[in-house]
Amino acid sequence: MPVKRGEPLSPENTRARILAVAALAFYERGVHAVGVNEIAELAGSSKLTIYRYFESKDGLVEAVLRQRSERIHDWLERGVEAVPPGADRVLALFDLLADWYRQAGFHGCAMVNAAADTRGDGVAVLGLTRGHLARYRVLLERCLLEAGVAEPSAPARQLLILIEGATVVSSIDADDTAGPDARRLAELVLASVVPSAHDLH
Amino acid sequence: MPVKRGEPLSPENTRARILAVAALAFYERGVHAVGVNEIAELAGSSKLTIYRYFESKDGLVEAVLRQRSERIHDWLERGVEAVPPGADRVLALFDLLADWYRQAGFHGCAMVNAAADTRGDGVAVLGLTRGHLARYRVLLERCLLEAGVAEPSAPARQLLILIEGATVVSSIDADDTAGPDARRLAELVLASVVPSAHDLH
DNA sequence: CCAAGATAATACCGATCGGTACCTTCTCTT
DNA sequence: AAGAGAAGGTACCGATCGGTATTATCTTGG
Repeated sequence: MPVKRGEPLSPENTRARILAVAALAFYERGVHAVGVNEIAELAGSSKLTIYRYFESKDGLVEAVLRQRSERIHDWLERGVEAVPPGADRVLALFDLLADWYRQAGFHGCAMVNAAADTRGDGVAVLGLTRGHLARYRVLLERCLLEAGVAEPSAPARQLLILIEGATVVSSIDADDTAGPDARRLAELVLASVVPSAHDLH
Repeated sequence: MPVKRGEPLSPENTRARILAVAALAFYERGVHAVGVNEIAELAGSSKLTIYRYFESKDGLVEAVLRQRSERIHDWLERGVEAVPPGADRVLALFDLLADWYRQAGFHGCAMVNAAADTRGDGVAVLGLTRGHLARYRVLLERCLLEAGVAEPSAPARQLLILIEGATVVSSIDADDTAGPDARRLAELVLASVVPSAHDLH
């Protein structure tokens, strides 16, 4: 298949197309299960072009994960800012996640999956995923501070456990109970640390 | 290297040795990253012997995961039975997990990791992992029933989210806070469903 | 003590892996 | 119009993948 006509054939476009195709393939079938040949033909490109923009397959994986982490956090930031500060803002985060779990093609957290795929290889992916979780905690701490929690560190860590747990269980189980279950757990956490928020809807 | 002298060279022994070596290698570096050749030489065996006991590499993976699931549940059952029934029995489960997270060589849940490794391949591993989580829930429901919880289904699902979340976070983060954090979350859950257990140590 | 069976060692199979070289075609800038 | 550079197609590289065949060696039951 030749390159799609109508869209400009700029370097940024080609690189973005490779990144998008690789991100989807890696997420659906795993980093080790998808070869560079396949990414090239899925992108309507050639291997040479891939290696022009990325140092190696590992470099491509790293670029994909950096972009993925950035997009996830942008998505969460936007979702959080749509709700006024307070305990409800934290719960809105869990509603967002519950919606995500129900989407077709959901297979868990791409960062955590990639870390599992590439454990034992290099430490680059593990480091990226570690940073990803750290940014999660920063966002949670900020929301908790806004809600009047004086010591947000421990509850932020607890909420992250809820998020990752619900994501894993949702990716394996067939039913869609993990999202609502995690939200109720978050309500419990909030009720125990947020002043005068013992009655959450 | 010839076969180790001193231990009987029985079929069960050879099969068990292959299973043990494969389980460790798959857990440490991932199912896709470990080849049959490597398993053979790690087991001091030959590929022919592996294919005498297992239909294929997928069959070996499946056998490894079945054994792993069985052993995990046996370990949890024994740990649970060491504590008298009640809310403390559930908390003992989380203490057990916290100890596990601190052990050298801990890399998360082998079942969940394998499901991430082989997503997109066959559905066999995903089904095994799904059953693994289901058995977790059965154990949790039993403990909750013993503790006097009339409707253990929802809290059991919530406790499973805590377990899986703490396992994932522990496998990625460097510090050892996820274990105690999950235990405190479990205390919150128990306090909200167990009659007269609002003061847990 | 000997035959039967299990095992290890080795080589091999086609396929695919990540990565590179060569050459043509296309697009854009000037 | 023309040149520069980016992209695609194809073939290739050594290595490794899962899986099989052959053969010699070793353990064990009768």
